Amino acid sequence: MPDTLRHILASDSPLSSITVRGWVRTRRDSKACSFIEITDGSCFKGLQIVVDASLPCAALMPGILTGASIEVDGDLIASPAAGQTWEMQAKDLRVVGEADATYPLQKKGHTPEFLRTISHLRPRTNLFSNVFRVRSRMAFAIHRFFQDQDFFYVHTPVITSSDCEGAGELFRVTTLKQGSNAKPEDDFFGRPTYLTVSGQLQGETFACALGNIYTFGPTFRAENSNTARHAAEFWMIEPEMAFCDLFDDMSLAEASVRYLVAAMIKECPEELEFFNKFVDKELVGRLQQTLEKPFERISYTAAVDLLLKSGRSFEHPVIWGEGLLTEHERFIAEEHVRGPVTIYNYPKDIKPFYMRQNDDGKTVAAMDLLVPGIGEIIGGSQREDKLDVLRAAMQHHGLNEEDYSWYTDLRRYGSVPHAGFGMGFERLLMFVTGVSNIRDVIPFARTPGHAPY
RNA sequence: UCCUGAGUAGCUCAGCGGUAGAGCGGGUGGCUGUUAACCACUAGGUCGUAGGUUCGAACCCUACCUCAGGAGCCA
Repeated sequence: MPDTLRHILASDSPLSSITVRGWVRTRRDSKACSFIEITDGSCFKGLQIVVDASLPCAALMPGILTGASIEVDGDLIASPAAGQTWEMQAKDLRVVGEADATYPLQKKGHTPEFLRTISHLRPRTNLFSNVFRVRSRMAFAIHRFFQDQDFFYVHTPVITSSDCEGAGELFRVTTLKQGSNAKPEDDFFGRPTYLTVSGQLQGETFACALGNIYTFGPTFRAENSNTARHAAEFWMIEPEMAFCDLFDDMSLAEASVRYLVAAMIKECPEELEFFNKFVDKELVGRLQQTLEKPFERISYTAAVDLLLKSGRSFEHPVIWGEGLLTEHERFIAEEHVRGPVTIYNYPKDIKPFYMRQNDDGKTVAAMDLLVPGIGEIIGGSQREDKLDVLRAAMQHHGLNEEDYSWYTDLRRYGSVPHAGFGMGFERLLMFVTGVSNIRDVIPFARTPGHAPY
């Protein structure tokens, strides 16, 4: 493996006779020499290469346009000019792959909308190389957070026959020909199957065996959602803990957000600086604030109360028993609390069947963690662990108990209080990068009418 | 899916009834240890698509398509 620019640029002394590879960002010609800046993706910074005009390889300059890939032999020396600590004095240079004038990425002035139309080339830009390096490091930090606390990573199925009621529209998985009259029994699995909308129900079975578990994988929703915060395919982290109530659940959710924000600050300083400068000037301040004070917790009923007493006239009325709308959540997170906030104990009629009923008979032990700018980043609950209450809830929601016998068995044999949540990985990335559209934190985003790669 | 706005050169945009423009990117020449380099010249466009109004449409009207912002749904 050749050495990366990340490693080379971190050198504390000059290096002689090294070879670097990368893609050309820009070239400037001077009388005595040419300057080529290359990046190799290993870090945000690039390396300036100085090619003396007297070298035989200087004849290659006209073919070295933005986007070309090159390989350079030379010495790493202290740069005599401002702008960079190190630069490379070239001895020899080879063009690995040319790029002609049709290369769409220029040195400046591209909108995220345009770059979305060239998703295969945008990782070569400053913005997107930073986003995707952060995506990788955050994914790793998530595993570390849970593994350090003895959680087990469980791979729940991508193809399921349960629809985790309430989690949204499903993508059908079938091998039947379109328009065929074949029955579901004739299909590949002998029954209707779908892409998973949540691994929670299966995750519960493993929590009720291994104790603390988490899933981290792709999730699919066939909702016709057209917003900056929704995608048809996204990644979700779903921890599930046995012998755990809603308040333990909220504590873990808050701790995970704080851990991941801290990881961003510590492990991605160059990327963070870039985002703060070019994407969202309040990003660093907001992340630091997240670490400074404990997250607030407000019950749903108290939230409705404070909205009613806020004196604010909302477009949609605030009514106990109905869901909090975006404008309500934004008011609470961005104006009232001015920071992350957890809202808990929601009315039972607006929540799925599996959530634990509270003693008041009106609410369930559900919680949403809201962050400024994004809204809901985590949604979770304590699960109903009493068999009779769960069966009644399933009946109330019109579910066929036979289909969920494996799920109710968890309450039949050694039932325990347990709880968990789902964290939207892309929403977390939006929060820590300041990037405002979910399509820009996913390598190849899938949204309604859009899956071109 | 609903509401609002926008589609003009490879990219970012100006032009808003009377012969299609600029900056960047490309080419050519010049200058320079340059830093989104600079200066000059140059090539590049059925103005999203289809109809309509008008002597005349990039511009006004209608439909459709695409994108963006907001809403619903949620992670």
